[in-house]
Amino acid sequence: MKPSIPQGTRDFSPADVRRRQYILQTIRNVFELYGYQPLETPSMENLSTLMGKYGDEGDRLIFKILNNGLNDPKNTEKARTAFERVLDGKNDPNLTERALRYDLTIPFARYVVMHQNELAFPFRRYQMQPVWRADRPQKGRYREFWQCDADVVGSNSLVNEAELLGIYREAFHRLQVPGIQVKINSRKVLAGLAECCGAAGSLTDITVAIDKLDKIGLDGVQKELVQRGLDEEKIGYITRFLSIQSEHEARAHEGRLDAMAQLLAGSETAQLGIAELRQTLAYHDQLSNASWTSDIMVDFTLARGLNYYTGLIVEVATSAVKMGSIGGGGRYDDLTGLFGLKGLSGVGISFGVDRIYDVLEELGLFPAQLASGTRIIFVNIEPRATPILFGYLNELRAAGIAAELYADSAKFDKQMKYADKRNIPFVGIVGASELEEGMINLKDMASGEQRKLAIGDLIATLATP
RNA sequence: GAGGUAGUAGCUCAGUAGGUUAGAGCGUUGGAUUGUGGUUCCAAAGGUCGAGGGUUCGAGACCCUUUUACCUCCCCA
Repeated sequence: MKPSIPQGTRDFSPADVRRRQYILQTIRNVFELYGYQPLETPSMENLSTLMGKYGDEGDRLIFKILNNGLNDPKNTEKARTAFERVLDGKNDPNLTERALRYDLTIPFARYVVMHQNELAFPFRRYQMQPVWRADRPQKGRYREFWQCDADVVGSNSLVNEAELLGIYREAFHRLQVPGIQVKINSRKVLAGLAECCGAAGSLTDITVAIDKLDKIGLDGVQKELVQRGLDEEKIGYITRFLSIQSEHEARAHEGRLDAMAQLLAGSETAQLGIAELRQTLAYHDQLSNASWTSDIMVDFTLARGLNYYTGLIVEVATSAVKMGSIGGGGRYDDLTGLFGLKGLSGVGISFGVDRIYDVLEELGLFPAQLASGTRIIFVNIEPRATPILFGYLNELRAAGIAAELYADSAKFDKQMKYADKRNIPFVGIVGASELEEGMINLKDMASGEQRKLAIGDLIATLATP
């Protein structure tokens, strides 16, 4: 049979894994530097934990796991009735009671509620694990992909927002991605807009439509708003709201914030949101590093689909590559309320690892030394040298230098080809003559140069890359 | 969930209006070269043309079904 893997999943070959680990490690280091702690949760959750948390569309995309033991005679009757319910589009614990993790935020909320007595609040955690969605795969979208989140719960301070923006800028600075734009907005401003134009109940419709602005343009947004049942007057107001964006320079936060404060003067919520944006930016200015080249900007057209956000929302993109957002997040009040722990506010961000990979690849930003781990391979051409080579391997490895021996005594030519294909920078040759001299013939594969060294000198040479 | 495009050697693909025995490049293996890779030359192996059915004297090609991949919409990272 022809082997295959499930739709929307991928193998990661050695070079891919190294590159992905480089991204993950860079982000992890930054998370740790900002005082976030690692957390891991199970691949599967109880289905009841996940259902109803991501909207109807989300529920449909959750991968469900079939219960075991359905063929046991004492279960078959229950399973049959349960199956009837499933055919009606419902779930039934007699058929499925577990599901694969859909994101990292809900498991995090569940964890916080379960462990509330052990945790020191505010609790800052980061989490890097795969998630699964039964979506139809397409460009840059997979059924199994990694998320990389940092959240803090139990603090209302905007210091957290300012620091999370700093994490974004620090991480992309370290990854050397050019043209990074960190865009921020406040859900309170959007809620104020809905309020002021007299459509407070249509906040979700408005945000979903606005969110598509850069994709479908102003005309498209207006059409979408009509479809979603808003009248001309309201759409006119929303259009004025959107125009504030284009009428003020990208980096001129003040002018933009002032204009918006004026337009939404009638909404207390909006005024609060604008004040929060100002405060967040003020904090951020104080803690930001002068070497960061990324831009941070207020973008009132930023909406983000997830409707549990209640305060700041943020999205990251790069102007250097044509690609959607490579990170996003925001503040959500009362996330843990769903699991019975009220009054805890959280704010978090997420890195889109797969898209960041594509960006780094397209711009050639992966460090060259990620290619191979092994620094030196010994060819196997003289059987009597084997005991000596084992000794050399021990010494090299003790010195922290990755070394290996070609295990089979194949033709020299074949062994060289192997070293070349593996991209191993050095080959150690010990044949009859070197064995007698107690030396190693060290070949630099890049230059083709060769010289004879004793093991001590060889270690010294390879220790400094 | 809706739509579009495609499936030929390990990989990337060619295969003209249906017509003998389905090709190329790369890769693999062997040899030139039993102590030298990345360059060169020679040779070989490798295919139920995704699967099933149909039209035809004859199908890789045309039709239907099915499956898989890619792309777009919805939604999202």
